[in-house]
Amino acid sequence: MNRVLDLAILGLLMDRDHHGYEIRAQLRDRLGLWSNVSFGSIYPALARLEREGFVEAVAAEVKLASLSTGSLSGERATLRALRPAPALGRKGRKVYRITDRGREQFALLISDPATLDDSKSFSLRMALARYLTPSLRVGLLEQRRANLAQRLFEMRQQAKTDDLDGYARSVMEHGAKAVELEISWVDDLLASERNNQQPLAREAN
Amino acid sequence: MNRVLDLAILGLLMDRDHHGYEIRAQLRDRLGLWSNVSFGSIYPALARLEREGFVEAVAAEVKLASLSTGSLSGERATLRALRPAPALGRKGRKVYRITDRGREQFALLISDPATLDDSKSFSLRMALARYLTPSLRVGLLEQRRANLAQRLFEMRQQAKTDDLDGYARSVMEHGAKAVELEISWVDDLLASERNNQQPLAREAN
DNA sequence: GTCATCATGTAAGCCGTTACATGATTGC
DNA sequence: GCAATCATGTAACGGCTTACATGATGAC
Repeated sequence: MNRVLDLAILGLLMDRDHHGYEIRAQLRDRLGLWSNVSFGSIYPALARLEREGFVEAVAAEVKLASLSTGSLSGERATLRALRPAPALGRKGRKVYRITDRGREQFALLISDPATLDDSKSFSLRMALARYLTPSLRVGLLEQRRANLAQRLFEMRQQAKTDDLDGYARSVMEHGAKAVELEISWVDDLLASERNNQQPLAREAN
Repeated sequence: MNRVLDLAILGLLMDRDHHGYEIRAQLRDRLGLWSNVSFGSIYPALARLEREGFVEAVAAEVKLASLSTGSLSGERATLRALRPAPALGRKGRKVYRITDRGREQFALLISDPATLDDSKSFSLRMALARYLTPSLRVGLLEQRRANLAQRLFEMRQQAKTDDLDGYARSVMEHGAKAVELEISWVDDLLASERNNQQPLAREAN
């Protein structure tokens, strides 16, 4: 249940620790999906992932280096670090880290062939494609390509049947063009997988 | 509640009567949305629309002309017609017709400015745009255009920030291209609304 | 006479949102 | 001191899918 959000969250945590509030922005900015998943989805999902042992709450590191204002005194930071706060870091933050079992689960979810005809979950997998082996990547891309080719065929057929008025036909034709655009995207990715060593796998950190 | 499915169903019924089973295929083929809405959505929606007085069940015309096998005896047809079956036509079909109140409701729903940032509901409205006045059409298109321009800007910004790996960036860039494609579609529609009398409004029947 | 398709409906459950409730931190 | 934002969580509810249950019609 909730597999695609699980995949997205675990994918973010593969990179580094996050707290819940932050995850929402990262989902939008790094994984490109959905305009803002609500906290009403994120927090329960994190709680469930923790219960299942895929993530764990960790003590938040103070991360002085990331604060661009150099005027922050080390003293204040130290005071905060010494607060009683048990599992919550500085502020009320609850920082999560992916566990080994979580990494296994992530590998399962991302290579699970379910729901390939879904554009959202395909985009998500591609945004996380650096964690896939080259052969899994190519397999995923090829499946998606076949899927899109099929849909394009059906839409082209539909757009031809002329019991449609101009507006409805225009919608169909634009839909077909959008599918064509995605096919050419997939083809580009496939080409760069096949031709050479991947220029895409540059790591973020 | 359930406004977008209501709009789609009423939109189909604006054209002609339909029964539930048929509506699913029409949703896909004429309105271009969703790969097959499930019957578990359609039948309850029709029942609710009937309760609310927006549609009514009508006696299905027997449509003998459509039966290619001439061997059907009038006797059998008469027997069936005399069956207790109250609202069901030939076979178990329940054919629905839009009411006057339903037409009002349709006009309300399609011109309601809610949920314009949703691609699905915009496509649906465009597929039904022949039922809109020219000024409502233009208004809808302009709002959508502004919306898309904003999203494009945000995505372009995102794609530039270089803490993304190549795959994630590729996802972002493709997303931006898809938005661009939709913008040019909207622009085409706007141009054909403005320049001349609409060549798109050709009626289906 | 049997099988695929047409046809309608209900029940359970998933997944997500909105609204609510609470409080800390930071900037001014 | 006050407001905006950061931060976490719960409860209610909405809409859609899946699975189930049933039966008629048409083709062969």
